Amino acid sequence: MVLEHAILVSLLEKPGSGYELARRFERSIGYFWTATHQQIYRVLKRMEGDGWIDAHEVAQQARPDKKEYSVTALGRSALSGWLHEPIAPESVRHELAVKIRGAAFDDPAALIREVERYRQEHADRLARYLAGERRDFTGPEAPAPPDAGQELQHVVLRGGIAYERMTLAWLDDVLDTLHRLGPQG
Amino acid sequence: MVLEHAILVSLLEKPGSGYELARRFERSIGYFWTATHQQIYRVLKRMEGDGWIDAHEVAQQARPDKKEYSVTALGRSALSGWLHEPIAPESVRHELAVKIRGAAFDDPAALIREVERYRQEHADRLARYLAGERRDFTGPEAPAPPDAGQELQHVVLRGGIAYERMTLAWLDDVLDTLHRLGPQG
DNA sequence: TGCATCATGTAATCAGTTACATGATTTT
DNA sequence: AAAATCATGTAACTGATTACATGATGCA
Repeated sequence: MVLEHAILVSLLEKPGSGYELARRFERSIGYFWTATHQQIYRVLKRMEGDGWIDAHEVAQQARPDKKEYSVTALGRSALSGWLHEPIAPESVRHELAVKIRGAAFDDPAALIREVERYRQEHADRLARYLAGERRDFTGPEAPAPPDAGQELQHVVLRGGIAYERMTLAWLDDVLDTLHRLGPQG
Repeated sequence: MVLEHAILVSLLEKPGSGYELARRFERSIGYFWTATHQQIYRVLKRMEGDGWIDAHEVAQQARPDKKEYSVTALGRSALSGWLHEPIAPESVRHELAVKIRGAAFDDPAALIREVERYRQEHADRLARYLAGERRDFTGPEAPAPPDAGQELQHVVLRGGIAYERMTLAWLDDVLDTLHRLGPQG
């Protein structure tokens, strides 16, 4: 399971509670793997049972206590083993593409507004990625020279940026195509 | 569920059996939605029960009989309703990115060979997409002028091509980064 | 007083994968 | 004779989502 290993990576970068992990999955880690808090808590239980991580209670001032997890030697070697396994071929899942082909049996022009909304979501995501890149890697606050971990985080983020730029360009192509097929096309 | 609607689109493009659908999901439709035959047969049963499709037995010479499915009026309107729903935000799932960030806690150079193998898979996929594009849209055999359905199929395929090109460029960036972090980096 | 944030969970359901199973025909 | 292709399924399991649930503190 990939999620377990994504959690190991996140906890190695910095130990934290289930709640904190859930928030990291809304940003940072969430740029390339998503998970909800329900799923995270369940998997943390299993990982603790397997001895990959251990928890210790942390009392906090003016906040509920939390369980802070950190990776054990066993967890570290489980991650290492997984890293050496071949990468599973990705299964393609692109809902919008299904809708575009479906539009041939409906009104293509009706999709335009929805594609525009969808495009805006990706434009926002790109803006967030670029802001993160400036903050952590290319801005004046960024550490120079970066260490290996930072180089790797940066190349992953560059992948996200490249993906969003490609998506925006393609959505423009889609909108152009839908317009050409429109009422007077 | 997206799969049901992907099946409706495929059956509207051309009626067929579960087996034939499974093969279309290895190419064409499979460029943007994957499914195995087990899943397809299960969903076809449900769709038939819901009255979205109906089957009729087709006797074949020198082959087992098959059940050919086609979309009913009810199925068509179910597809139409789904097309007008907002597009669900995609959940990002990128296993390689998890491994790249994990490599900070292992040997980054050990990933190089695996990334190269993975890159080759994407190069092959791009070659297949481009061959399909020449065959169906840009080659001398392609219909001119294309109808709306073909325009929509083409823009989806262009999306696949753009995705693969972006991925190859990013993987080159990844390999470059891993090399720079290597033994004498 | 009510809403947002912090913090952790259970239960039910749905979607997708993997393993197993059968049997005909056609090609090597 | 064996392997590949055509054709259709069942069963078990895993992974992920959705709905529901609780309770504290801090701020407007």
